[in-house]
Amino acid sequence: MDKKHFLVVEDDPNLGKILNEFLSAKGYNITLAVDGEEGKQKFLNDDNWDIILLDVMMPKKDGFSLAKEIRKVDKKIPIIFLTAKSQKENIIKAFKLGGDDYLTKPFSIEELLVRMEAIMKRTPQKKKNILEDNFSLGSYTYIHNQNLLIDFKKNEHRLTTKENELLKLFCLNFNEKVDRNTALIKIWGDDSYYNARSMDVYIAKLRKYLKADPKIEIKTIHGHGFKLMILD
Amino acid sequence: MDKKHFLVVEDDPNLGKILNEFLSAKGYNITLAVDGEEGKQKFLNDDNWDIILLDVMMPKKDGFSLAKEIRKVDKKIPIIFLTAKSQKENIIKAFKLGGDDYLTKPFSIEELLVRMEAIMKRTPQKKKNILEDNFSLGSYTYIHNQNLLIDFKKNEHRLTTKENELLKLFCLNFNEKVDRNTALIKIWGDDSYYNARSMDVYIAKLRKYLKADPKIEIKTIHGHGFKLMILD
DNA sequence: ACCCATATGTTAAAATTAATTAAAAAATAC
DNA sequence: GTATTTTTTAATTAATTTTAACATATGGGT
Repeated sequence: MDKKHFLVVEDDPNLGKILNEFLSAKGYNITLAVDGEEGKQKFLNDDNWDIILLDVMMPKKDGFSLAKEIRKVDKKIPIIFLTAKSQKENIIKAFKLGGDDYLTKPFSIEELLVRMEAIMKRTPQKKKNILEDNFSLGSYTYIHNQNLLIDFKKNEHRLTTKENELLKLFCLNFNEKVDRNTALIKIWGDDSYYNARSMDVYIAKLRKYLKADPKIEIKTIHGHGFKLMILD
Repeated sequence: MDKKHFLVVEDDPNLGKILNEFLSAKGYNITLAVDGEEGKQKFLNDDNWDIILLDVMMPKKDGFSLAKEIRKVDKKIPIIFLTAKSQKENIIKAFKLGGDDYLTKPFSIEELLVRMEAIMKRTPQKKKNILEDNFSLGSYTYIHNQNLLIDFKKNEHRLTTKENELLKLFCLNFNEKVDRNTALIKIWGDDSYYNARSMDVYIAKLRKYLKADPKIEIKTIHGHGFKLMILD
Protein backbone atom coordinates (compact mmCIF):
# COMPACT_ATOMS: atom_id res chain seq x y z
CA MET A 1 0.00 0.00 0.00
CA ASP A 2 1.65 3.19 -1.13
CA LYS A 3 1.12 6.62 0.35
CA LYS A 4 -2.26 8.22 0.03
CA HIS A 5 -2.22 11.32 -2.11
CA PHE A 6 -4.45 14.32 -1.43
CA LEU A 7 -5.16 17.34 -3.59
CA VAL A 8 -5.77 20.43 -1.47
CA VAL A 9 -7.30 23.38 -3.30
CA GLU A 10 -7.23 26.31 -0.90
CA ASP A 11 -6.46 29.97 -1.52
CA ASP A 12 -5.60 30.86 2.08
CA PRO A 13 -1.83 30.25 2.16
CA ASN A 14 -1.82 29.90 5.94
CA LEU A 15 -4.42 27.18 5.98
CA GLY A 16 -2.76 25.56 3.00
CA LYS A 17 0.54 25.46 4.80
CA ILE A 18 -0.97 24.09 7.99
CA LEU A 19 -2.82 21.37 6.13
CA ASN A 20 0.25 20.49 4.17
CA GLU A 21 2.46 20.23 7.24
CA PHE A 22 -0.02 18.37 9.37
CA LEU A 23 -1.06 15.83 6.76
CA SER A 24 2.51 15.32 5.57
CA ALA A 25 3.55 14.66 9.14
CA LYS A 26 0.85 12.02 9.32
CA GLY A 27 2.41 10.23 6.40
CA TYR A 28 0.33 11.49 3.52
CA ASN A 29 1.31 13.05 0.24
CA ILE A 30 -0.10 16.52 -0.40
CA THR A 31 -0.40 18.58 -3.55
CA LEU A 32 -1.49 22.18 -3.08
CA ALA A 33 -3.34 24.39 -5.53
CA VAL A 34 -4.22 27.99 -4.74
CA ASP A 35 -7.25 28.57 -6.92
CA GLY A 36 -9.94 26.67 -8.76
CA GLU A 37 -8.24 26.68 -12.12
CA GLU A 38 -4.93 25.46 -10.79
CA GLY A 39 -6.92 22.89 -8.85
CA LYS A 40 -8.55 21.62 -12.00
CA GLN A 41 -5.25 21.41 -13.86
CA LYS A 42 -3.60 19.50 -11.08
CA PHE A 43 -6.58 17.24 -10.76
CA LEU A 44 -6.44 16.35 -14.45
CA ASN A 45 -2.69 15.95 -14.38
CA ASP A 46 -2.81 12.91 -12.20
CA ASP A 47 -5.44 10.31 -11.71
CA ASN A 48 -4.33 8.73 -8.52
CA TRP A 49 -5.91 11.02 -5.94
CA ASP A 50 -7.33 9.55 -2.79
CA ILE A 51 -9.21 12.59 -1.52
CA ILE A 52 -9.73 16.12 -2.80
CA LEU A 53 -10.16 18.97 -0.32
CA LEU A 54 -11.88 21.98 -1.81
CA ASP A 55 -12.24 25.42 -0.38
CA VAL A 56 -15.59 26.79 -1.50
CA MET A 57 -14.76 30.45 -1.99
CA MET A 58 -11.73 30.77 -4.20
CA PRO A 59 -10.45 33.01 -6.97
CA LYS A 60 -11.05 32.10 -10.62
CA LYS A 61 -13.25 29.07 -9.98
CA ASP A 62 -15.17 28.37 -6.78
CA GLY A 63 -15.13 24.99 -5.08
CA PHE A 64 -18.65 24.03 -6.08
CA SER A 65 -18.01 24.66 -9.77
CA LEU A 66 -14.78 22.73 -9.57
CA ALA A 67 -16.52 19.85 -7.82
CA LYS A 68 -19.10 19.76 -10.58
CA GLU A 69 -16.38 19.57 -13.20
CA ILE A 70 -14.52 16.91 -11.28
CA ARG A 71 -17.68 14.84 -10.97
CA LYS A 72 -18.10 14.94 -14.73
CA VAL A 73 -14.89 13.01 -15.02
CA ASP A 74 -14.79 11.01 -11.82
CA LYS A 75 -17.92 9.98 -10.03
CA LYS A 76 -16.18 8.38 -7.14
CA ILE A 77 -13.19 10.34 -5.94
CA PRO A 78 -13.99 11.58 -2.42
CA ILE A 79 -14.46 15.33 -2.13
CA ILE A 80 -14.48 17.27 1.13
CA PHE A 81 -15.54 20.90 1.17
CA LEU A 82 -13.90 23.39 3.50
CA THR A 83 -15.74 26.64 3.90
CA ALA A 84 -16.29 29.74 5.95
CA LYS A 85 -19.92 29.89 4.96
CA SER A 86 -22.13 27.55 6.89
CA GLN A 87 -25.59 28.21 5.58
CA LYS A 88 -27.76 25.14 5.37
CA GLU A 89 -28.36 25.55 1.63
CA ASN A 90 -24.69 25.21 1.02
CA ILE A 91 -24.29 22.06 3.04
CA ILE A 92 -27.12 20.41 1.18
CA LYS A 93 -25.79 21.66 -2.14
CA ALA A 94 -22.34 20.34 -1.32
CA PHE A 95 -23.66 16.85 -0.77
CA LYS A 96 -26.03 16.95 -3.72
CA LEU A 97 -23.04 17.79 -5.88
CA GLY A 98 -21.55 14.51 -4.77
CA GLY A 99 -19.49 15.78 -1.87
CA ASP A 100 -18.54 13.43 0.92
CA ASP A 101 -18.14 15.84 3.79
CA TYR A 102 -18.35 19.51 4.63
CA LEU A 103 -16.36 21.30 7.28
CA THR A 104 -16.87 24.86 8.42
CA LYS A 105 -13.85 26.98 9.18
CA PRO A 106 -12.33 27.20 11.61
CA PHE A 107 -12.30 23.45 12.04
CA SER A 108 -10.14 21.17 14.11
CA ILE A 109 -7.49 19.74 11.87
CA GLU A 110 -7.60 16.52 13.83
CA GLU A 111 -11.30 16.30 13.13
CA LEU A 112 -10.60 16.79 9.45
CA LEU A 113 -8.13 13.94 9.58
CA VAL A 114 -10.44 11.46 11.31
CA ARG A 115 -13.19 12.39 8.87
CA MET A 116 -10.84 11.79 5.96
CA GLU A 117 -9.85 8.45 7.40
CA ALA A 118 -13.49 7.51 7.91
CA ILE A 119 -14.11 8.18 4.22
CA MET A 120 -11.02 6.30 3.08
CA LYS A 121 -12.05 3.32 5.18
CA ARG A 122 -15.16 3.08 2.97
CA THR A 123 -13.36 3.73 -0.31
CA PRO A 124 -12.23 0.69 -2.23
CA GLN A 125 -8.52 0.56 -2.88
CA LYS A 126 -7.78 2.36 -6.07
CA LYS A 127 -6.94 -0.14 -8.72
CA LYS A 128 -3.41 0.04 -9.91
CA ASN A 129 -4.09 2.20 -12.89
CA ILE A 130 -0.65 1.62 -14.13
CA LEU A 131 -0.49 -0.07 -17.45
CA GLU A 132 2.23 -2.64 -17.91
CA ASP A 133 4.68 -1.65 -20.61
CA ASN A 134 3.54 -4.58 -22.70
CA PHE A 135 -0.16 -4.82 -22.28
CA SER A 136 -1.62 -7.96 -23.73
CA LEU A 137 -4.83 -7.26 -25.54
CA GLY A 138 -6.23 -10.43 -26.99
CA SER A 139 -3.81 -11.43 -29.70
CA TYR A 140 -2.33 -7.94 -29.77
CA THR A 141 0.43 -6.42 -27.69
CA TYR A 142 0.03 -2.80 -26.81
CA ILE A 143 3.08 -0.78 -25.81
CA HIS A 144 1.50 2.44 -24.72
CA ASN A 145 4.66 4.42 -24.07
CA GLN A 146 5.84 3.73 -27.58
CA ASN A 147 2.46 4.30 -29.23
CA LEU A 148 2.70 0.79 -30.65
CA LEU A 149 0.00 -1.75 -31.23
CA ILE A 150 1.40 -5.03 -32.49
CA ASP A 151 -0.72 -7.83 -33.88
CA PHE A 152 -0.03 -11.56 -33.74
CA LYS A 153 1.88 -11.40 -37.01
CA LYS A 154 4.23 -8.80 -35.53
CA ASN A 155 2.75 -6.12 -37.75
CA GLU A 156 3.10 -2.79 -36.01
CA HIS A 157 0.55 -0.03 -35.93
CA ARG A 158 2.13 3.26 -34.99
CA LEU A 159 -0.57 5.12 -33.12
CA THR A 160 -0.94 8.88 -33.20
CA THR A 161 -1.08 10.81 -29.96
CA LYS A 162 -4.86 10.91 -29.79
CA GLU A 163 -5.25 7.28 -30.84
CA ASN A 164 -2.79 6.32 -28.14
CA GLU A 165 -4.40 8.38 -25.41
CA LEU A 166 -7.76 6.91 -26.18
CA LEU A 167 -6.57 3.32 -26.30
CA LYS A 168 -4.59 3.83 -23.13
CA LEU A 169 -7.68 5.14 -21.36
CA PHE A 170 -9.64 2.11 -22.49
CA CYS A 171 -6.91 -0.27 -21.37
CA LEU A 172 -6.68 1.42 -17.97
CA ASN A 173 -10.38 0.76 -17.67
CA PHE A 174 -10.38 -2.61 -19.31
CA ASN A 175 -13.74 -4.33 -18.94
CA GLU A 176 -15.19 -1.22 -17.39
CA LYS A 177 -17.29 1.52 -18.84
CA VAL A 178 -15.56 4.73 -19.88
CA ASP A 179 -18.00 7.61 -20.08
CA ARG A 180 -17.91 9.79 -23.16
CA ASN A 181 -17.50 12.87 -20.99
CA THR A 182 -14.70 11.35 -19.03
CA ALA A 183 -12.78 10.52 -22.17
CA LEU A 184 -13.48 13.88 -23.77
CA ILE A 185 -12.42 15.88 -20.77
CA LYS A 186 -9.38 13.78 -20.07
CA ILE A 187 -8.14 13.72 -23.64
CA TRP A 188 -9.62 16.75 -25.38
CA GLY A 189 -9.97 19.03 -22.38
CA ASP A 190 -13.65 19.69 -22.86
CA ASP A 191 -16.74 17.88 -24.00
CA SER A 192 -17.92 20.13 -26.79
CA TYR A 193 -19.95 18.81 -29.70
CA TYR A 194 -17.09 18.83 -32.18
CA ASN A 195 -14.69 17.13 -29.84
CA ALA A 196 -17.27 14.42 -29.41
CA ARG A 197 -17.48 13.98 -33.18
CA SER A 198 -13.72 13.87 -33.32
CA MET A 199 -13.64 11.18 -30.69
CA ASP A 200 -16.14 9.13 -32.66
CA VAL A 201 -13.73 9.24 -35.57
CA TYR A 202 -10.98 7.92 -33.34
CA ILE A 203 -13.20 5.17 -32.01
CA ALA A 204 -13.70 4.05 -35.58
CA LYS A 205 -9.94 4.10 -36.16
CA LEU A 206 -9.24 2.00 -33.09
CA ARG A 207 -11.92 -0.47 -34.06
CA LYS A 208 -10.32 -0.81 -37.44
CA TYR A 209 -6.92 -1.47 -35.91
CA LEU A 210 -8.41 -4.04 -33.58
CA LYS A 211 -10.64 -5.85 -36.00
CA ALA A 212 -8.13 -8.59 -36.77
CA ASP A 213 -9.06 -10.21 -33.48
CA PRO A 214 -12.83 -10.67 -33.43
CA LYS A 215 -12.75 -11.35 -29.72
CA ILE A 216 -11.72 -7.79 -28.93
CA GLU A 217 -14.51 -5.32 -28.89
CA ILE A 218 -15.00 -1.67 -28.10
CA LYS A 219 -18.59 -1.96 -27.08
CA THR A 220 -20.74 1.15 -27.11
CA ILE A 221 -23.04 1.80 -24.23
CA HIS A 222 -25.56 4.04 -25.86
CA GLY A 223 -25.99 7.31 -24.05
CA HIS A 224 -23.05 6.61 -21.76
CA GLY A 225 -19.80 5.66 -23.39
CA PHE A 226 -17.69 2.68 -24.33
CA LYS A 227 -16.22 -0.46 -22.86
CA LEU A 228 -13.18 -2.29 -24.13
CA MET A 229 -13.61 -5.99 -23.54
CA ILE A 230 -12.71 -9.45 -24.71
CA LEU A 231 -15.43 -11.88 -25.67
CA ASP A 232 -15.15 -15.52 -24.90
CA MET B 1 -33.87 -3.02 -4.58
CA ASP B 2 -35.47 -3.35 -1.19
CA LYS B 3 -35.85 -0.53 1.27
CA LYS B 4 -32.91 0.63 3.31
CA HIS B 5 -33.34 -0.10 6.99
CA PHE B 6 -32.06 2.19 9.73
CA LEU B 7 -31.78 1.61 13.43
CA VAL B 8 -32.30 4.82 15.39
CA VAL B 9 -31.27 4.72 19.04
CA GLU B 10 -32.44 7.95 20.64
CA ASP B 11 -33.97 8.60 24.02
CA ASP B 12 -35.59 11.92 23.17
CA PRO B 13 -39.06 10.86 22.00
CA ASN B 14 -39.60 14.06 20.06
CA LEU B 15 -36.46 13.72 18.03
CA GLY B 16 -37.15 10.01 17.59
CA LYS B 17 -40.57 10.75 16.21
CA ILE B 18 -39.33 13.44 13.87
CA LEU B 19 -36.58 11.20 12.52
CA ASN B 20 -38.99 8.35 12.09
CA GLU B 21 -41.54 10.44 10.20
CA PHE B 22 -39.03 12.22 8.01
CA LEU B 23 -37.01 9.19 7.02
CA SER B 24 -40.11 7.05 6.52
CA ALA B 25 -41.51 9.72 4.23
CA LYS B 26 -38.30 9.53 2.23
CA GLY B 27 -38.88 5.84 1.63
CA TYR B 28 -36.73 4.31 4.32
CA ASN B 29 -37.56 1.75 6.97
CA ILE B 30 -36.94 2.86 10.54
CA THR B 31 -36.67 0.96 13.77
CA LEU B 32 -36.58 3.01 16.94
CA ALA B 33 -34.96 2.16 20.24
CA VAL B 34 -35.14 4.45 23.26
CA ASP B 35 -32.05 3.47 25.18
CA GLY B 36 -28.71 1.78 24.70
CA GLU B 37 -29.81 -1.63 25.86
CA GLU B 38 -32.89 -1.74 23.70
CA GLY B 39 -30.68 -0.47 20.90
CA LYS B 40 -28.32 -3.35 21.35
CA GLN B 41 -31.10 -5.91 21.42
CA LYS B 42 -32.67 -4.58 18.27
CA PHE B 43 -29.31 -4.38 16.60
CA LEU B 44 -28.65 -8.05 17.33
CA ASN B 45 -32.15 -9.06 16.35
CA ASP B 46 -31.59 -8.26 12.71
CA ASP B 47 -28.50 -8.26 10.56
CA ASN B 48 -29.67 -6.23 7.66
CA TRP B 49 -29.13 -2.71 8.94
CA ASP B 50 -27.92 -0.12 6.49
CA ILE B 51 -27.07 2.63 8.98
CA ILE B 52 -27.23 2.97 12.74
CA LEU B 53 -27.93 6.37 14.30
CA LEU B 54 -26.78 6.63 17.90
CA ASP B 55 -27.51 9.29 20.42
CA VAL B 56 -24.48 9.65 22.65
CA MET B 57 -26.08 10.42 25.99
CA MET B 58 -28.71 7.83 26.71
CA PRO B 59 -30.04 5.90 29.70
CA LYS B 60 -28.68 2.46 30.53
CA LYS B 61 -25.97 2.42 27.91
CA ASP B 62 -24.43 5.45 26.25
CA GLY B 63 -23.90 5.68 22.51
CA PHE B 64 -20.13 5.28 22.62
CA SER B 65 -20.35 2.08 24.65
CA LEU B 66 -23.00 0.73 22.35
CA ALA B 67 -20.90 1.61 19.32
CA LYS B 68 -17.97 -0.24 20.82
CA GLU B 69 -20.11 -3.33 21.32
CA ILE B 70 -21.53 -3.09 17.83
CA ARG B 71 -18.05 -2.83 16.35
CA LYS B 72 -17.07 -6.04 18.13
CA VAL B 73 -19.70 -7.81 16.07
CA ASP B 74 -19.74 -5.78 12.89
CA LYS B 75 -16.74 -3.80 11.70
CA LYS B 76 -18.48 -2.27 8.75
CA ILE B 77 -21.99 -1.19 9.52
CA PRO B 78 -22.10 2.62 9.23
CA ILE B 79 -22.64 4.43 12.51
CA ILE B 80 -23.60 8.08 12.86
CA PHE B 81 -23.50 9.78 16.23
CA LEU B 82 -26.04 12.39 17.22
CA THR B 83 -25.16 14.44 20.22
CA ALA B 84 -25.65 17.60 22.18
CA LYS B 85 -22.05 17.66 23.27
CA SER B 86 -19.64 18.92 20.69
CA GLN B 87 -16.31 18.96 22.43
CA LYS B 88 -13.48 18.10 20.17
CA GLU B 89 -12.44 15.09 22.24
CA ASN B 90 -15.78 13.54 21.62
CA ILE B 91 -15.74 14.02 17.90
CA ILE B 92 -12.33 12.44 17.67
CA LYS B 93 -13.36 9.65 19.99
CA ALA B 94 -16.49 9.02 17.93
CA PHE B 95 -14.45 8.49 14.79
CA LYS B 96 -11.74 6.50 16.53
CA LEU B 97 -14.47 4.15 17.71
CA GLY B 98 -15.25 3.51 14.07
CA GLY B 99 -18.00 6.07 13.63
CA ASP B 100 -18.76 7.41 10.19
CA ASP B 101 -20.19 10.80 11.04
CA TYR B 102 -21.02 12.98 13.98
CA LEU B 103 -23.78 15.57 14.12
CA THR B 104 -24.34 18.05 16.89
CA LYS B 105 -27.87 18.81 18.01
CA PRO B 106 -29.78 20.68 16.93
CA PHE B 107 -28.97 19.62 13.39
CA SER B 108 -30.83 20.05 10.15
CA ILE B 109 -32.63 16.83 9.39
CA GLU B 110 -32.02 17.37 5.70
CA GLU B 111 -28.33 17.60 6.40
CA LEU B 112 -28.56 14.33 8.29
CA LEU B 113 -30.22 12.73 5.31
CA VAL B 114 -27.68 13.88 2.73
CA ARG B 115 -24.89 12.76 5.04
CA MET B 116 -26.52 9.36 5.37
CA GLU B 117 -26.88 9.11 1.63
CA ALA B 118 -23.25 10.08 1.15
CA ILE B 119 -22.24 7.22 3.42
CA MET B 120 -24.53 4.72 1.73
CA LYS B 121 -23.16 5.71 -1.65
CA ARG B 122 -19.78 4.40 -0.43
CA THR B 123 -21.16 1.28 1.19
CA PRO B 124 -21.17 -1.82 -0.94
CA GLN B 125 -24.54 -3.39 -1.52
CA LYS B 126 -25.08 -6.21 0.88
CA LYS B 127 -27.33 -8.03 -1.58
CA LYS B 128 -26.09 -10.59 -4.03
CA ASN B 129 -26.37 -8.37 -7.06
CA ILE B 130 -24.17 -10.58 -9.12
CA LEU B 131 -25.43 -12.27 -12.23
CA GLU B 132 -23.54 -15.24 -13.56
CA ASP B 133 -21.95 -14.54 -16.91
CA ASN B 134 -24.13 -17.14 -18.55
CA PHE B 135 -27.51 -16.85 -16.98
CA SER B 136 -29.82 -19.68 -17.92
CA LEU B 137 -33.29 -18.38 -18.63
CA GLY B 138 -35.58 -21.23 -19.57
CA SER B 139 -34.32 -22.44 -22.91
CA TYR B 140 -32.38 -19.22 -23.43
CA THR B 141 -28.91 -18.28 -22.34
CA TYR B 142 -28.43 -14.68 -21.38
CA ILE B 143 -24.91 -13.22 -21.41
CA HIS B 144 -25.52 -9.86 -19.85
CA ASN B 145 -22.07 -8.37 -20.29
CA GLN B 146 -22.18 -9.06 -23.99
CA ASN B 147 -25.77 -7.90 -24.46
CA LEU B 148 -26.55 -11.34 -25.87
CA LEU B 149 -29.68 -13.38 -25.55
CA ILE B 150 -29.29 -16.78 -27.21
CA ASP B 151 -32.16 -19.14 -27.83
CA PHE B 152 -32.06 -22.94 -27.93
CA LYS B 153 -31.30 -22.88 -31.66
CA LYS B 154 -28.23 -20.73 -31.01
CA ASN B 155 -29.90 -17.73 -32.60
CA GLU B 156 -28.45 -14.62 -31.06
CA HIS B 157 -30.35 -11.50 -30.19
CA ARG B 158 -28.01 -8.59 -29.78
CA LEU B 159 -29.68 -6.42 -27.18
CA THR B 160 -29.41 -2.66 -27.15
CA THR B 161 -28.18 -0.91 -24.03
CA LYS B 162 -31.63 -0.23 -22.66
CA GLU B 163 -32.96 -3.70 -23.51
CA ASN B 164 -29.96 -5.16 -21.75
CA GLU B 165 -30.23 -3.03 -18.66
CA LEU B 166 -33.86 -3.93 -18.27
CA LEU B 167 -33.39 -7.65 -18.78
CA LYS B 168 -30.44 -7.62 -16.42
CA LEU B 169 -32.54 -5.96 -13.75
CA PHE B 170 -35.24 -8.58 -14.18
CA CYS B 171 -32.74 -11.42 -13.99
CA LEU B 172 -31.16 -9.99 -10.86
CA ASN B 173 -34.62 -10.09 -9.38
CA PHE B 174 -35.70 -13.31 -10.95
CA ASN B 175 -38.98 -14.51 -9.51
CA GLU B 176 -39.26 -11.28 -7.55
CA LYS B 177 -41.25 -8.19 -8.23
CA VAL B 178 -39.46 -5.24 -9.80
CA ASP B 179 -41.29 -2.00 -9.16
CA ARG B 180 -41.84 0.32 -12.10
CA ASN B 181 -40.29 3.19 -10.18
CA THR B 182 -37.28 1.17 -9.21
CA ALA B 183 -36.62 0.21 -12.79
CA LEU B 184 -37.23 3.71 -14.08
CA ILE B 185 -34.93 5.35 -11.61
CA LYS B 186 -32.22 2.76 -11.98
CA ILE B 187 -32.23 2.73 -15.76
CA TRP B 188 -33.70 6.02 -16.91
CA GLY B 189 -32.67 8.17 -13.97
CA ASP B 190 -36.14 9.43 -13.23
CA ASP B 191 -39.68 8.16 -13.29
CA SER B 192 -41.35 10.72 -15.52
CA TYR B 193 -44.39 9.86 -17.60
CA TYR B 194 -42.53 9.58 -20.88
CA ASN B 195 -39.79 7.43 -19.46
CA ALA B 196 -42.48 5.13 -18.16
CA ARG B 197 -44.01 4.88 -21.64
CA SER B 198 -40.58 4.24 -23.05
CA MET B 199 -40.07 1.44 -20.59
CA ASP B 200 -43.36 -0.12 -21.64
CA VAL B 201 -42.07 -0.18 -25.18
CA TYR B 202 -38.99 -2.05 -24.00
CA ILE B 203 -41.10 -4.49 -22.02
CA ALA B 204 -42.88 -5.30 -25.25
CA LYS B 205 -39.56 -5.81 -27.02
CA LEU B 206 -38.26 -8.16 -24.35
CA ARG B 207 -41.48 -10.15 -24.41
CA LYS B 208 -41.12 -10.51 -28.13
CA TYR B 209 -37.56 -11.77 -27.80
CA LEU B 210 -38.61 -14.22 -25.11
CA LYS B 211 -41.75 -15.53 -26.70
CA ALA B 212 -40.07 -18.57 -28.23
CA ASP B 213 -40.17 -20.20 -24.81
CA PRO B 214 -43.76 -20.11 -23.58
CA LYS B 215 -42.63 -20.97 -20.09
CA ILE B 216 -40.85 -17.66 -19.64
CA GLU B 217 -43.03 -14.78 -18.70
CA ILE B 218 -42.64 -11.15 -17.77
CA LYS B 219 -45.69 -10.93 -15.62
CA THR B 220 -47.35 -7.59 -15.02
CA ILE B 221 -48.26 -6.68 -11.48
CA HIS B 222 -50.77 -4.01 -12.22
CA GLY B 223 -50.03 -0.77 -10.45
CA HIS B 224 -46.71 -2.02 -9.16
CA GLY B 225 -44.35 -3.45 -11.71
CA PHE B 226 -43.21 -6.67 -13.30
CA LYS B 227 -41.90 -10.06 -12.39
CA LEU B 228 -39.78 -12.27 -14.60
CA MET B 229 -40.62 -15.89 -13.92
CA ILE B 230 -40.75 -19.36 -15.34
CA LEU B 231 -44.04 -21.23 -15.45
CA ASP B 232 -44.23 -24.92 -14.88
C1' DA C 1 -72.60 -6.50 -13.48
C1' DC C 2 -71.50 -2.19 -15.79
C1' DC C 3 -69.12 2.22 -16.27
C1' DC C 4 -65.21 4.94 -15.86
C1' DA C 5 -60.68 6.41 -15.02
C1' DT C 6 -56.29 4.91 -15.28
C1' DA C 7 -52.64 1.72 -16.38
C1' DT C 8 -50.49 -1.10 -19.69
C1' DG C 9 -49.71 -3.22 -24.65
C1' DT C 10 -48.41 -2.61 -29.30
C1' DT C 11 -46.89 -0.63 -33.45
C1' DA C 12 -45.10 2.97 -36.15
C1' DA C 13 -43.00 7.48 -36.82
C1' DA C 14 -39.95 10.99 -35.13
C1' DA C 15 -35.96 12.42 -32.81
C1' DT C 16 -31.65 11.64 -31.12
C1' DT C 17 -27.27 9.61 -30.97
C1' DA C 18 -23.50 7.00 -32.99
C1' DA C 19 -20.63 5.02 -37.07
C1' DT C 20 -18.24 5.69 -41.08
C1' DT C 21 -15.95 7.86 -44.84
C1' DA C 22 -14.04 11.67 -47.02
C1' DA C 23 -12.37 16.29 -47.27
C1' DA C 24 -10.52 20.43 -45.00
C1' DA C 25 -7.61 22.45 -41.66
C1' DA C 26 -3.90 22.42 -38.53
C1' DA C 27 0.32 20.82 -36.90
C1' DT C 28 4.73 18.81 -37.67
C1' DA C 29 8.65 17.40 -40.22
C1' DC C 30 11.74 17.96 -43.93
C1' DG D 1 8.12 26.90 -47.45
C1' DT D 2 6.50 22.61 -48.97
C1' DA D 3 5.34 17.85 -47.95
C1' DT D 4 3.59 14.77 -44.72
C1' DT D 5 1.10 13.49 -40.90
C1' DT D 6 -2.42 14.30 -37.62
C1' DT D 7 -6.61 16.19 -36.17
C1' DT D 8 -11.01 18.33 -36.96
C1' DT D 9 -15.10 19.29 -39.58
C1' DA D 10 -18.60 17.80 -42.63
C1' DA D 11 -21.80 14.86 -44.77
C1' DT D 12 -24.06 10.54 -45.06
C1' DT D 13 -25.82 6.39 -43.20
C1' DA D 14 -27.19 3.41 -39.50
C1' DA D 15 -28.70 2.28 -34.91
C1' DT D 16 -31.07 3.32 -30.73
C1' DT D 17 -34.32 5.59 -28.03
C1' DT D 18 -38.36 8.43 -27.37
C1' DT D 19 -42.82 10.12 -28.59
C1' DA D 20 -47.27 9.45 -30.39
C1' DA D 21 -51.44 7.22 -31.35
C1' DC D 22 -54.51 3.97 -30.59
C1' DA D 23 -55.91 -0.67 -28.54
C1' DT D 24 -56.74 -3.36 -24.58
C1' DA D 25 -56.94 -4.61 -19.80
C1' DT D 26 -57.66 -3.74 -14.75
C1' DG D 27 -59.82 -2.42 -10.50
C1' DG D 28 -62.82 0.68 -7.89
C1' DG D 29 -67.28 2.58 -7.32
C1' DT D 30 -72.12 2.22 -7.87
